[in-house]
Amino acid sequence: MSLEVGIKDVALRAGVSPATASNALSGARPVSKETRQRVSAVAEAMKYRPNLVARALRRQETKTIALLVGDISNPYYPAVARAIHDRIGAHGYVSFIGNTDGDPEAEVRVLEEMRARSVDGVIMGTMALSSERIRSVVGPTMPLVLLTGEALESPEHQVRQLRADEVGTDDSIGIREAVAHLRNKGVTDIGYVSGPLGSIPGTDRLQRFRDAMEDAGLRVDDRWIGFASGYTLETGYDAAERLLAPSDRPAAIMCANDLIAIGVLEAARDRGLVVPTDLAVVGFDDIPTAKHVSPRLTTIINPATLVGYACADALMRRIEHPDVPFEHTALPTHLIARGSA
Amino acid sequence: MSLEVGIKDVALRAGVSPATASNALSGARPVSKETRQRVSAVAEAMKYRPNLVARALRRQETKTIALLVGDISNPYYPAVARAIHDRIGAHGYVSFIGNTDGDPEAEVRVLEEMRARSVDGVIMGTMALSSERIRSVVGPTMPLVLLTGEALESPEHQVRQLRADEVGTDDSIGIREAVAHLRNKGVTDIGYVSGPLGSIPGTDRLQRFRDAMEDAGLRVDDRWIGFASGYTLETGYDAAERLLAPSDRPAAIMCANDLIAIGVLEAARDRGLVVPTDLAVVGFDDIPTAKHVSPRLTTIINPATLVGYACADALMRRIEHPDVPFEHTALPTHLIARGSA
DNA sequence: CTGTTAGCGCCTTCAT
DNA sequence: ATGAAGGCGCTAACAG
Repeated sequence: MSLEVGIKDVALRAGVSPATASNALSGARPVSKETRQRVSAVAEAMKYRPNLVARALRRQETKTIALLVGDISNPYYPAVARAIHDRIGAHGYVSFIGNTDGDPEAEVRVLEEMRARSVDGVIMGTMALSSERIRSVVGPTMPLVLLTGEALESPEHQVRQLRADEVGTDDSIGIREAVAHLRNKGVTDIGYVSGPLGSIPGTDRLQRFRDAMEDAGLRVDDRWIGFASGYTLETGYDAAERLLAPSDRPAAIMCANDLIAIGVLEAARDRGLVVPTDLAVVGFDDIPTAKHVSPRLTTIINPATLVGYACADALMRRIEHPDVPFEHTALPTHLIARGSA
Repeated sequence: MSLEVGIKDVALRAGVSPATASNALSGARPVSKETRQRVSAVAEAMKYRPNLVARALRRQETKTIALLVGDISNPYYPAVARAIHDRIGAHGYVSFIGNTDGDPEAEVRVLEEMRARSVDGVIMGTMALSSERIRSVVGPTMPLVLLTGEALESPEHQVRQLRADEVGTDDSIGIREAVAHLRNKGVTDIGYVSGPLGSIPGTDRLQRFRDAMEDAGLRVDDRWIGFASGYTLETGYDAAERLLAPSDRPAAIMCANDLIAIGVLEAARDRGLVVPTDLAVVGFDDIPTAKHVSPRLTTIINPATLVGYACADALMRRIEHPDVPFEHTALPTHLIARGSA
């Protein structure tokens, strides 16, 4: 005598077989209008809710996806997560969130867990794992969207090898805008604080910076390149300390994300440097806090909500049409000038 | 010829029955050391991963919980979510996150969805629904932890009626500290910006404020009580505009959360008011941004990580021991004085 | 200690 | 248009 009402209970009370009850409710097969209405009424009256675990086992689809990010408490991600959540929710999906802290072993472990839970797809903001490795863990057919910090240039064949859709941002736009903005103000001694050396988004973004500098005819001084050991305010602070110590410090510092940039801001203040006069600072992401630090952070807008929607759309498309060509979406980034540069 | 290896495949290759293979791996029943080792070796070699959906159906437990909050992109929640995630992960659980936007209908809908997915427990930061209503939706036996913005005073019988564990914060501590802090500075004209009128955490916190004022021998002027229409910066800004317009505006404003407080800060700045001289502002939560606005926000620390751990611990306890008495945990809050008051 | 049987709740053949 | 039967993958319960 369980408290849950199952399809059998509904069928019994409606005087039909479980199969017919199922079909009446799902519309999978034609059912006489009369019985359909009766079954529906009974189901509603009994507050029948299909057991989604059983349905998942039978249908071999869980209506579940995994969202794997470095750290959900990093303020950039909640906006992405929220957008994904809303969009997939409209398709009847819910998501598991996994934090990996950028640790390769954790990434593998969480991926395996999600695979064991038979998620219908994975959206992964990888920090450490290569796409091949990810693919090898989730199996050859799992719908997979890579949330790359940076949309890699995509020769057709490479995307095909990944057998994954990619969503990212075209970081070079915003980074070039930032470099141009600084140069217009007459600052050419530009440094950069990247994320951890091994991390994928960090490395790519740094390369975009180098390219932008070169194209602008500016020299990048390697002593002015710093590596934060994480993507946090504290690690940004520490990295800035090293860059700002020498007497020939840079006149501007661009950063791999806003948290790092805010750390740089604090480090500058603690050294008695006035921003932006003594030191200009440019962030990346435009997290909500960016508007409220002092001076307000000049940064590069990373359209988190659009990124989330694009991820969700790509995954839904892949699940529904496994064989359409893999796509590679790059959302534009743009500089927003505020007080810090 | 599926690509997934199942327990049958392992059993076949190890030369035992599926049941024995299952027992060998789970240790549910004694198995000879020799066969156990052989089965383990085969399972590892074949990279066997049990199908958790099938296991869930059979065992009638999904190792899954639901975390329902108003809006995951509110910066207070990610820290809670992360703490819960980490703690339940150690027990083999993963979580579904649901956003409800404080909409009662959405709360019901999401709860029903989670119930249909057979989650083993629910942690809910309700905005609108009464505990009775929640209980009626999830059924009488679902382990349930209420993440109350405020720990209600708990006559034994009330908690028992809820048949839920509760985790909250003792807001009166921090609020009293804040009132005392302001009075020590000679400010007695203290206003308050609450959250939406109907919202449960907002209402409770406002009552704590009234109590603290009364106990401090201070009068609360109802014209100085504002209601933000949400828990966001923008709604806080709007509410502040109304409070600050009259010539006899308050000398200080306390707020239901930090986002609202930051909105108040901006409104004050836009009116040419200097904080804290012309207007003192006190927030609630101590979100990461609080340290970085200017002036730095004086606020009441809401120990998000501890709250998350407490929620997770309460839920794990309830799942493992359904009959232990219901508990009611109140974490202390404390004022942290920075620049804004 | 091990194997066989049965069934979690649902849905999709296949048969009528 | 409906019903009966079987099985998704796993593991309890029941033999042996």
